[in-house]
Amino acid sequence: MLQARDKKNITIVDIAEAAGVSRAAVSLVLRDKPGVGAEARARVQKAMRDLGYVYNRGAANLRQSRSSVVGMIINDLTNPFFAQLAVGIDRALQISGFMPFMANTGESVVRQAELIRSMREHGAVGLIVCPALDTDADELAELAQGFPLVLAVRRIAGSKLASAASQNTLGAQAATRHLLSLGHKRIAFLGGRSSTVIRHERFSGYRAALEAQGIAFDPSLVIESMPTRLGGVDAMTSVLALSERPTAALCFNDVVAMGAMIAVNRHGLTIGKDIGIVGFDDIAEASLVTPPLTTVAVNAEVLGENAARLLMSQIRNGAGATENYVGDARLVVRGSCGAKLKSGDAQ
Amino acid sequence: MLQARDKKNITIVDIAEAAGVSRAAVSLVLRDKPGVGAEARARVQKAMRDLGYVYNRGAANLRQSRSSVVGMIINDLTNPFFAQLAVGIDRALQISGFMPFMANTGESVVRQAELIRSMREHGAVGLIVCPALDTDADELAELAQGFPLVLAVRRIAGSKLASAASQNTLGAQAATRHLLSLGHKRIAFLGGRSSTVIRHERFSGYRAALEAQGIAFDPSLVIESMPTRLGGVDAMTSVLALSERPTAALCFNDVVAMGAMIAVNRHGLTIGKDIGIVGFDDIAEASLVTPPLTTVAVNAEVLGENAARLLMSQIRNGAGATENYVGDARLVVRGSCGAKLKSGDAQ
DNA sequence: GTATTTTACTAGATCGTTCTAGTTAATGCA
DNA sequence: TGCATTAACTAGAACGATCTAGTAAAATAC
Repeated sequence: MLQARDKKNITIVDIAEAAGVSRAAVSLVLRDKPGVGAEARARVQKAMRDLGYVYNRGAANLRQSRSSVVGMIINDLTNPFFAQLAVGIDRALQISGFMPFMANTGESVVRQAELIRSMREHGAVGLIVCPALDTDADELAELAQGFPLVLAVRRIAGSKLASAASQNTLGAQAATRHLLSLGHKRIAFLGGRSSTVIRHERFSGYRAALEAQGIAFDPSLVIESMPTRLGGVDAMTSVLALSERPTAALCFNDVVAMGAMIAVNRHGLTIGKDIGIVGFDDIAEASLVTPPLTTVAVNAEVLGENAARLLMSQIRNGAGATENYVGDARLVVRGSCGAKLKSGDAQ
Repeated sequence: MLQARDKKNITIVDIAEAAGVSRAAVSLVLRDKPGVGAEARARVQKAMRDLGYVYNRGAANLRQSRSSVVGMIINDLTNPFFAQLAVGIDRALQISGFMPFMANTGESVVRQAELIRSMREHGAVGLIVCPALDTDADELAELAQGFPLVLAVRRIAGSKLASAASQNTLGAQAATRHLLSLGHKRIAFLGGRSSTVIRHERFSGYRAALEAQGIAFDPSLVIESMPTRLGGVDAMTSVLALSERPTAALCFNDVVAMGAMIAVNRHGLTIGKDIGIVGFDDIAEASLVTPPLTTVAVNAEVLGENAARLLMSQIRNGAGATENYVGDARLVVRGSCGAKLKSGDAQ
């Protein structure tokens, strides 16, 4: 539903008239450029205040064909990890003088396509995208055609776009090794969608760690789900129903892990004793739940900064080269894996 | 740092030329209007695809002086309550055909002013603002001058702007009454900034409930803080240091309550037994922490819808009338208040 | 077979800014 | 005094779309 702006807008022409100067002079005052005398400048500024003038950046951008707007398209802002990442990217871009605008896709590829188009149409000079699940590499490439765009967190199979992501394989490997070192043999891998690169990587790390110990992985312990709390509840519930249930679970991410914790509690088991749980991301809530969640920490702040850096390099040098950033992921041991119950050390 | 768009953009003129028609014809095709024959239409569409045409909505908006962009300016997206609210508003606006863009102020009034100005300059037709702490009513009124703007969640003292908020006083009153009914006499009020209307309201409810029971409130049990987890840790830590510490605490919001829980744990006390805790908002995490947080539920979804509704009415009818929406707030009893330990009922 | 309507299409003005290429008038310098 | 330089200022074109008011041809009506 398009909305008409009611009365006639006051423009630079009205200001010029009121101040008794030309449009060009007002434009110079607007942009703090020299070439206008002190008293003319003052008259212009007064007129702007008196008339309640609002600068039309659209018109300016049209003439200049340049803008400082960049877009951030986020898959799920209700996931604290992505919210934190978004804030990190926002800050990094802001510091470099850009004007970042955000939008949420809610994991809808259709909405995502709409948003990419819309942001381009509105003159954004670049885009950072945390792609929705099931994003198609070719469709995205088409939408991004010749335009600065950086993928954050989630890489896409077959995509040549620049990306900022984490050492998912190594992180998952370290987490799994940790569970193995605590004596666990039946370790589940819960949550995430197998069609995504990020889950593939984390799963690979899990599997590699198991196989390094000579443990063949059991497909019945590997459950797909949406990467949400609810998905975590479902995934954990289904492995707890197995005749031979796991003694530990590596979860796709922290939100899934929190869902898994709910399921364990509902099942009347004790987390860290009956079953060890490890997450991925280290969101702020991870240290708050009981027991505190052992997880693989991804620095959202740094990831955001690097996504911003990659984007700015593309904006400056053209959307050609595909650079990638891979941030490290390190294990943070808390209580949910059961380690603290055995060793009793504090952190 | 403004960035130039590299090569010459391809425009409607290029398409017109390639398809052998006039600019006007291309414009009609673009907007799916009649008046262009089937084969001419096809040629235009082919040319657009071949040349990788990107519609310049800024130019269109300039000519039409209308737009469907609305802005959402949020104080703190890392607070799950506001993230959820933002997503709710976003959905409501989208359904009505608007194109919502978000931005985060991080509680900075300076950034907030920048963002309001910038969104207006970029042609947004309206704004929903969750104002930053210490927002000045007059400054905001000046920025909003004659422009559709709705405050969400936080009202501002002395402001005549439209708002969508909750029954803060009643909610806090119910929560406090609940704690009193459990036998608590020394109930702290933790967190929030006393300069805000929202805290004033919640505090009033707390105080009213106490006084209704003939209990004079003890100022040493009322602690201000930032409305964040860290603020909650600090506030709770400071009341736990009192010689006569409280047996329960009503927290300004859930995030503060979670900080308070951390402080209680650190202090070696048991939540729900040694000290009852109640929050406000009912964020998704509230039911997840241990013990689950008793809190006053505010329906972020519904609040968002109503903020959107108020904004759309202003957009349609002009920014004149000040409508307000007050959503209800109802107590959700879980474990953190200690009720479940005594009664043992489930929910 | 003419009058009328409809369809397909277009040139030129327009939105609110900035840029280019000036014009004046004042100042600096020999 | 005269010439170059600078400062203050401006008219008109331009950015990329849409809108108005039109034309020419085809279809329909009577």
